[in-house]
Amino acid sequence: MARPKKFNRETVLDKAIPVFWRFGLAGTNVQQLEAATGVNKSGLYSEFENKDDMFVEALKRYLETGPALRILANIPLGLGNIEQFLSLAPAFSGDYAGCLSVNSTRDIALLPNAAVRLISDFNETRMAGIRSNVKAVFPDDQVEDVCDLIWTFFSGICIDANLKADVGAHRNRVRAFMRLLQSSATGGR
Amino acid sequence: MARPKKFNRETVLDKAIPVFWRFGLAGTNVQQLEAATGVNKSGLYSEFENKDDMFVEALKRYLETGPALRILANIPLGLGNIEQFLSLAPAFSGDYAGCLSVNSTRDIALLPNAAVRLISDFNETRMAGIRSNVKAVFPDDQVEDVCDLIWTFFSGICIDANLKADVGAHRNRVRAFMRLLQSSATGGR
DNA sequence: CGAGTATTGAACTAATCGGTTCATAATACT
DNA sequence: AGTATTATGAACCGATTAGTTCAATACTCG
Repeated sequence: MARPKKFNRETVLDKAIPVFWRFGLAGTNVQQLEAATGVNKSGLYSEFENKDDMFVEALKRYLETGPALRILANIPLGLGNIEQFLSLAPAFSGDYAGCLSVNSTRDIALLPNAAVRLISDFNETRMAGIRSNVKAVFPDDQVEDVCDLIWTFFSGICIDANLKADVGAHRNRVRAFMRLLQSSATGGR
Repeated sequence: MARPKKFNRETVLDKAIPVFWRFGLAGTNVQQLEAATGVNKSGLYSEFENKDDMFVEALKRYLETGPALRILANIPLGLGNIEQFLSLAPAFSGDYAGCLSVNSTRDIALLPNAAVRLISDFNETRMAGIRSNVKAVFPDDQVEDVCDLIWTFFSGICIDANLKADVGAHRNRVRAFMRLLQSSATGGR
């Protein structure tokens, strides 16, 4: 019949993600997206409505393909999953660090509504994942507080990674937090 | 002699701070700065070199006038200061939330060098302030880890505030963290 | 009032922004 | 080869960007 599509929507998004990740929506221009994806402006605008749409789709794909929910659903539930989540969910790969979603909450004031909704919704389901693990270890009346601490700690890790992406320090940081959490889980009864 | 200056450099910066805070450097244009400061573009460019300079000066003033270092230096040193720091250093005032400096670490990739240096340097002195309080309570071999946890937690609070600036939840969150820290300080010996 | 300075507003520049259009080239199938 | 489809590149658009210039005005003081 005809020439087949050369570029793939998903791989284009995968290459756009690091750009939005580092520079944010406002700090990214379409030239950068062309360069990163290897797809011409014409091609990009044939696949996506506009820059905002490209951002929303990239964020959606990032959340869908990321490891967070998968890790938190591992059996057995418990603090092991929390430690894995804190260790592996944030990225530390030179070009970009932390978490695109956490980074984007800083830009919330100029994000399209669809992106804000994505972030809010994913925060809820991620929190549900955290909660199911915390419930396996902590008494009911402590669950919400502990979940909140874990989430706050995760956010802090992700933001700090933008300035100082040190994998060793990260590992140590997570272990220190887990020690605190462990002692609270066992010592509180 | 002559007409005196009507606008004051410091108050102009004070009015520019919330704009950069909410929208970041890349997301802020000079029209917004004119509107927020009430000073004409001509006036702004007579007082500052360019937009980057305006941002750097605003960030500098924010760090200088902020309460963090003052709180952390209160006598007596100890966890009381840490709790005050975590409670009061992040802002929760509708228009802007969290911390301009923490927000800016997310934009680190497109910040002028002077701004990056400001952030890094202030992070060190702030950390020194935290450390002096932690040293008063924790054994030496735990000090660095605890300081790191506190800093990470602070960053998480600040970022999360962009999305959900709930003062009540904030207070509760800090108290939960402090309980964890307290029990670790007393129970560990 | 008048001298001298501070501030404004508006016009202007050159570059960049996101986005559109379209003719051309590349490819794959019958 | 011929046809249908996809991708590219470049030209182009209007809007917006940061930043400059300057004449006009506002003000305070002697």
